[in-house]
Amino acid sequence: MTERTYHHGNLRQELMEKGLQYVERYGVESLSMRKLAESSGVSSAAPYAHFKNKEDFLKAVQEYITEQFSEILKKTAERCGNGPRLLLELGKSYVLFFSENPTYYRFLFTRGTPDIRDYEPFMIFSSAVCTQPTGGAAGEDAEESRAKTLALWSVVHGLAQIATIPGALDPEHLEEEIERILNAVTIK
Amino acid sequence: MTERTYHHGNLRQELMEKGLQYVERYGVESLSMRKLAESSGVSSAAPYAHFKNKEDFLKAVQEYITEQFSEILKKTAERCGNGPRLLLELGKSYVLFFSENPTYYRFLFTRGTPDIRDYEPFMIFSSAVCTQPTGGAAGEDAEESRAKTLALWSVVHGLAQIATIPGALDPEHLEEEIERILNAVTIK
DNA sequence: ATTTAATCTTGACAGTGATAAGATTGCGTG
DNA sequence: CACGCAATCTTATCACTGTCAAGATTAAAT
Repeated sequence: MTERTYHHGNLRQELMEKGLQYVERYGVESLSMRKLAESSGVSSAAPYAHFKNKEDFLKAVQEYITEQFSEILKKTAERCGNGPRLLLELGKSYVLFFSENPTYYRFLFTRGTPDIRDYEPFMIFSSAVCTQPTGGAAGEDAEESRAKTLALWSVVHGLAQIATIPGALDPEHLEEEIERILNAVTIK
Repeated sequence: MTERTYHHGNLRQELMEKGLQYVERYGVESLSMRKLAESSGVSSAAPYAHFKNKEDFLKAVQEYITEQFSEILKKTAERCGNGPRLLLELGKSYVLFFSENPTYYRFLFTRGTPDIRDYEPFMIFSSAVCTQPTGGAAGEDAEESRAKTLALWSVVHGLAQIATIPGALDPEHLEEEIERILNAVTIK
């Protein structure tokens, strides 16, 4: 459409968007910097002015997706306040996100699992657990609440992976099924 | 060592073993058929007499690992019989396996999550859940027990992924911590 | 012993990530 | 406004990858 000048002007952004779309449609495996460059009408070496290497590029896209994902979780947390459905709804949002974008799951957690200790989505769960009156006495030590958080996140994240498998969960009654499964679990 | 003849004699097997070792040490990412061929003292095209393509080879190694993994789970199941610790011990075995071989996790679940509906490790969990008196009435419908199984597997599998992150779980008291976390979860 | 099929080598091809050297140009400083 | 710096892009190239076709070698079956 727009006749390009020598300088693209917006290459970094465009590469990331194209990369995102590519991952969504075809998965990371076959993504190549060269194809991406070409699809942006730019030479094969141009991307390396904006990204140190492919790994660096993928990390950037990864962070971009993670931000969107975090945004969704935050909104859910806000919507639920400290209500009794907070944890359940967080879990549902989590699982639904990856159920809708299965390739994202592979992309995010395949290339080196992020260290949950400073992984925002995990943080959100962590603080949600803390605000929850879980029935346990108020004086619960750090180890206990840590175990709870890890346990909760494990269920949700594991279920998200299942949701990634085509046909593993009934797409007709997805939300109900997720809710049923998550409700089958009680965190001490 | 042994001067080779024109025919290697055991190439398929050796490739798989070398591949396994490579994945264990360096991860799948940088594995190449050519390097593997060379390390077996064979030309770069030789492997294709035994495997249709790289994907086919990786699948074979994947299945090989999965078999070992299943074997461990089965032994655990046998050891526990229908005792009250069956589910807990199965979970521990599951998590410990990947805690000891973190690269295996990435390798197995990165390249397309296996369909749990015919995935042996999942089956083992599934039948373990069924033999367990979970407190619920005997007449529990299929949906319920399905939800339970999925929930249980989710926790365990999710936790296994966490165990994959270096330093996320305390390696000094690994078993205790796993047990504590799994015990924090009650499947309805 | 002769054929057949499995296995391996050689030599190629296209595609990949990456880098160095140089072309182009936007932008801030004088 | 002119100049020059630094960012950005191109061209050319490198080493490496998966894979295939054609032919060499040999084990196994007949």
